[in-house]
Amino acid sequence: MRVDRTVLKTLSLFERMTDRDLDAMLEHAISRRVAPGDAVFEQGAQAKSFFLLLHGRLKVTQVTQDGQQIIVRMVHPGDLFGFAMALRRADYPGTALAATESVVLGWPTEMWSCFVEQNPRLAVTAMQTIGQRLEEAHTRIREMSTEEVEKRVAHAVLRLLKQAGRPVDVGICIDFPISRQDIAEMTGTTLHTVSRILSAWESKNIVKGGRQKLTVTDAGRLLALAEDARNL
Amino acid sequence: MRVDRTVLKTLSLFERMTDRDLDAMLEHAISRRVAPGDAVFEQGAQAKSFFLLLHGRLKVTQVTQDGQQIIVRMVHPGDLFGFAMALRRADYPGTALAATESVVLGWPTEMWSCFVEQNPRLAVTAMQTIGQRLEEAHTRIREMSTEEVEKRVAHAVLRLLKQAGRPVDVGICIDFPISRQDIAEMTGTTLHTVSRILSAWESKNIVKGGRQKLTVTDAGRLLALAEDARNL
DNA sequence: CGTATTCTTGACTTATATCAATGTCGGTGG
DNA sequence: CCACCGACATTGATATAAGTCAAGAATACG
Repeated sequence: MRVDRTVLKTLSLFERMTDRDLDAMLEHAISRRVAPGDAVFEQGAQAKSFFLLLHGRLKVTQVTQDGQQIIVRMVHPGDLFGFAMALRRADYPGTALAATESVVLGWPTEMWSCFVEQNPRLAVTAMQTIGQRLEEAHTRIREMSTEEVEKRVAHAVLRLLKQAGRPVDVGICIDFPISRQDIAEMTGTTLHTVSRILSAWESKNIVKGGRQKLTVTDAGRLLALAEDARNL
Repeated sequence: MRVDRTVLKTLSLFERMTDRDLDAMLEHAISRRVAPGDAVFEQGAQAKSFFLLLHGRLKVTQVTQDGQQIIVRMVHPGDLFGFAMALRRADYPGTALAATESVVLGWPTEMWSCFVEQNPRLAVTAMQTIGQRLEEAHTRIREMSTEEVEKRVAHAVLRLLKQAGRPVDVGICIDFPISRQDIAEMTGTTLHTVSRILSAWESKNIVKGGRQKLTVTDAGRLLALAEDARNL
């Protein structure tokens, strides 16, 4: 397709694949641009494809029966997402929304098992990916079980910083639009509480807030907040 | 080894393997009995083996720096566990403790990738297993984010019932010793709160408590508690 | 039997949600 | 270009679920 295989080559997921195999994969891929706020797929929809994020940021959300929303995870460039079929299920468990202008590569669901079975290396890598994701989920469960909100928010922001931090003059900024509500949905709290926490941090010169924007000016202090039992 | 391949044959994880492959696997397996309270492996220890639970029940726990413990999951007969290597890590992320007298089958870590690469079918199945586990983790995150404690406990008990329910005269009983503390660590709360909730349920004739024991007498009501917004 | 867990229950505290009001930003269209 | 609108954010007051502290009772075990 229009996507060059050299792009994929740089992703750890594909680094061990041969050019021939990569080309074979690209043969069946469809690339698609997604505008901010648009969904790549919706929760409950039939899983017709699985995807790779080439550019941009997505948030994967789930809504409960009573309408509450949580953010399951953020998808960053190079991440595979929407492989519901690996879970032996026919529909997507969540909705993938573009946070910024994004470009995704999609393959028909049927191709998954065929790729995996033909290329055991890929299987191993893919499993490690899911394994990592599982570990992240456990970390989050552990945090939600044992830590109070401020620490959880600190951890979440640090994670965002690592995955999407862009250095700016005053510090490191999160490289996509993110609201207080988003952070609340990532940490299992309310936008009010997040707002209060960020305000407090701002007055301590740890972060600098903004509309759908967050810049960390003192990552060290933030780390201390996240690690230490009681804040300073 | 002393373990018959017909036993493994009944497990979904191996149902598609040929007798020859199964025998090859058993060739390298070591079976081990684990007394209640003993660990199969400890958090942080070098991951020398991965395991299969043949008989009994295990709880996988993690402790935080400040000593708080959570139960990551329960391991039931037929479950694969302790495959840290799939996460590309050298140590076990948690401790696996026997809740009852258990029998596990262990293989050296090095064999994992070799099995998987020689048997892509197994790879697919294993990945579905991890995928399922990931989904469970997300369910738990969603519950912890949006539901109040009573509902979470209800869900946890229902899950235990499904995985380890044994019919008895008065209802269905959880088939291994489980304390209020355990339930608290599974739901991110305290043993006090769990105790109060179970007491309340007992007075409503939904469950019947006991020391390290729990019998559900009215699964329907419990389900209602878990599903409905506000309790009856 | 006595000792050690595990469990229950009450009184009190607190973190965090909820409710409510107001402020601020940034884009759109008149 | 400015004014207005809607989305996002802040902040105070209040409510409450659940944690903490504390004491005792029940059960298992050696």
